[in-house]
Amino acid sequence: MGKNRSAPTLNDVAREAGVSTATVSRCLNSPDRVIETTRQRVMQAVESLGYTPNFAARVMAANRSYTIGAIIPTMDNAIFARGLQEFQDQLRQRGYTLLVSSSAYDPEMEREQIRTLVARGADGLLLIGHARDASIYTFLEQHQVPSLVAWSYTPEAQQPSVGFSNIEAMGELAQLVIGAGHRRIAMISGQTSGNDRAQGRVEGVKRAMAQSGLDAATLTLIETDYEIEKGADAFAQLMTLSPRPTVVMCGNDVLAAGALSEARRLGIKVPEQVSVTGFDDIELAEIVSPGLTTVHVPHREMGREAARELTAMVEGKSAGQSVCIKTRLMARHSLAEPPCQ
Amino acid sequence: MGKNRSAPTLNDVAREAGVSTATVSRCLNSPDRVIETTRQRVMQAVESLGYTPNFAARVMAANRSYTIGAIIPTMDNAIFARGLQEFQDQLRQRGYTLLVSSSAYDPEMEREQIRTLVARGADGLLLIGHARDASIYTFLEQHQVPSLVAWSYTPEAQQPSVGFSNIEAMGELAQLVIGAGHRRIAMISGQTSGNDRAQGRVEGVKRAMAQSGLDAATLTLIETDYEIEKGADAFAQLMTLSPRPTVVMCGNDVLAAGALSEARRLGIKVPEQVSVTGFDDIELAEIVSPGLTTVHVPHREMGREAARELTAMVEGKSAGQSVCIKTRLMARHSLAEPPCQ
DNA sequence: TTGTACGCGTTATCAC
DNA sequence: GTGATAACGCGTACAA
Repeated sequence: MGKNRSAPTLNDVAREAGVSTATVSRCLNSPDRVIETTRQRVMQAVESLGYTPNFAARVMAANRSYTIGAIIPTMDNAIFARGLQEFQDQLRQRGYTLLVSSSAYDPEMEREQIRTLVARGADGLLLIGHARDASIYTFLEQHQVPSLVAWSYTPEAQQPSVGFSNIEAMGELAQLVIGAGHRRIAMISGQTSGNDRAQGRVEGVKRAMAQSGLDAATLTLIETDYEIEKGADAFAQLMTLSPRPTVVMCGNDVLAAGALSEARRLGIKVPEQVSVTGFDDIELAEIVSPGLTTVHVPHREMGREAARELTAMVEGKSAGQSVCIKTRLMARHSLAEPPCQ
Repeated sequence: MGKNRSAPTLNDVAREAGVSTATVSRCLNSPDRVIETTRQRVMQAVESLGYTPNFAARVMAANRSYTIGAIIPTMDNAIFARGLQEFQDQLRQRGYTLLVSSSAYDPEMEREQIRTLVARGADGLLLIGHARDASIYTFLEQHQVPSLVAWSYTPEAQQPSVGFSNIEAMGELAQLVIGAGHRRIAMISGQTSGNDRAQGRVEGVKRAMAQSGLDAATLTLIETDYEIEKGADAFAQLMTLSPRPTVVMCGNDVLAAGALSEARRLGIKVPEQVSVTGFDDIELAEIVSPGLTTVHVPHREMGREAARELTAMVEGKSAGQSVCIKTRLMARHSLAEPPCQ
C-alpha cells in the first residue's frame, strides 16, 4: 500500500542522466541501440538511484512478463520439488522467472491459482496431470496462455505433456511383481478422483494382472491421501485380511514408507512375509529398510524438458510437442518371492 | 507475448452491460456501492465474456497487489514445505496470494528473486533467516516493502522475525545428550556460511558443552550440504575417528537420516554403539529406524504466525513484532547412553 | 542516435 | 448511484 511512493521511476533516472525516458528504457532493454557514453551515464543514474523497473507497468506496456507459472498439488512432499528445482534453473538460464503456487489437491483452488497467474501476466503455465475441468483449458486458450502438462505423458490428450506413462511405468513394476510369483496383490493408491497419475498407476497394475491371466477384479485396492501415516493405516488394514495379500504395491514412495514403518511396528517382516513396492524413487526409497523396490522417475530430466518445451511454446517456436520421459525399475530389497505357505 | 490480445477488458464488459467502466470496477471491488439491478447486469456480462481483471493494470492503478512473496533456500526438502503450506492457507483467508521462489541457497540468486518479487509489486516478503547483505534491507526499505524473517527468532536483530532460537533449541537437545553421559560429541552441520540457522545450531551445542564444563573445542564438526547422501558420507568419515564419537548430532533430520542409513550399512548399531540426533522433526524422523530423537519445530504454527504478522505489517497495523515459537524435544530411540567401553 | 507522445487496463477523484 | 477522466510507469512507433 502506498508502496513505491518514493521508488525511483524511469522519469527520475532520465532526469538524473539528462536524457529522455525512451533512452533509459532502451539502455535497459536493447543496450546496443544506444551509444556507449550515454549508456554509461544512464547506468550510473540507475545505480545511484537504486532504480528497479516497475514490473506491472512493464507487463502492461510490453504485454510480456518473462514469467512462467507452475501450479503443483502440494509443496508438502518431495515428489515435485526436485523436478521443479531443475525446471526453475532451466527457466532462469533462458531469462524467465518461475512462480509457484500450490493447489493443495483442490480443483477449485487450482482454478483460482491459474486465474491468478494468468491475470498476473504469466507467459506460460506448467500444470500437473491432465485431469481438470475443460473450462480451464478454454480459459487458457482465450487468454492465449500456452500451458504444458507435466508428470504425465498422454500423447492422445489435447494438451501437450512432458512426462511418462503412469500406466506403463506401474505396469512394468506389476509385471516384475507377478513374475516373482505374487498372486494376491493389494494396492494402496493415492486418491484417484481428479488425479490421472493415480488412476494410471492403478490401471497399470490391473492391465498387468490381466495380461498375466490374473483376474484384475481380485486386486484389493485402498485409496488414501499421499501421507506417510495414511500409508501406515492402509497397510494395517490390509494385514487384517484373510488370506493376506503377499504384496502391497503403493501409489508412491511416501505411502510405501508408511507401509514399511507399520510393518515393522506390527512385527511383519518385509519382504519375507509380505513384499512392498513404491513409486518415484525419491531419496526416502533408498534409506528406508529394506530399501524400496520402486519405479525410478528422472525428475530432473523432466524438469529440463518441460522448461525447454514450454519456453519454445511461449516464444512461438513450438505448437506444443509432447515429450516422453523413460522411467525404469529400481530393484532393492522390499520385493521378493511370496512366502511359500 | 501478444497475449490477452483478445482477452476481454473492463471496457468490453462496460459496453456489454451498457454502463461505464467505473461502474464495472465498483461492482468488482465494492459491490455495495452499486445498485442491485445494475450489478446483476454487470456480473452477467462479466460471466458471459469470461472477464478476468488484468492484474498488472490493477497493481499499477491501486499500487497494491495483495500478493506476498516468499523466498526459500530450496524446495527440494520438506523442511519448509509444511510451514509454507500453512502460511499460504492463512494468507488466502486474508485475501492474499502467495508467490514462492527458491534461491537454491545462493545469496546472489536470493537478491535477484527479492528484486523480482518487489518489482512485481509484492506487498510484503517472507525471508528465511537473518543473514544477508545489508543492501538488501536498504533496498526493501527504499521500496517500502515490509519483510518478515522466519525460521529464526532474533529479537535483537533489526528485522522482525517469527521463529525460534536455533541456539536455544539445539542447546536443549545438547543438554539432553550430555545429560545422557556423552562426552565425545560430533556434529554434522549444514553449511554455516551465510546461514544463521546452521550457525545457531552449532553455537547451541558449543554453549551447552561449555555450560556442562566440557571444552567446546573438542566438538568434532563437519559442515556439508543438507542432503541425505552428504549426511551418510559425513557419518562414515566420523566413524573412522579414533576414539570414535559416542554421539553424532546432526543439523537437521535429513542429515540424520543419512547418518542412520550409513550406520546400518556399516553394521554400526544405533543407539547401542553410537547415538544420533536430528532437528526439525519432519515425518522422516518418525519412520526411520530407530526413530530419531530430535527437536520438534511447530512449522504450522510458525506459518500461521508469520502470515498474521506480515499481513498486519503490510496493512500498517504493525511495525514489525517478533514472535517466538516454542520448540520442544522429541525423544525417540536414536539417543541412548554411550556404550560403557 | 535520441526525443515526443500515445497506449496498455485499472482505480480513484471528481462532478453529475 | 453513476459517468467522465486523470493518473499509474513503461515500451515503442514515429519523428527529428
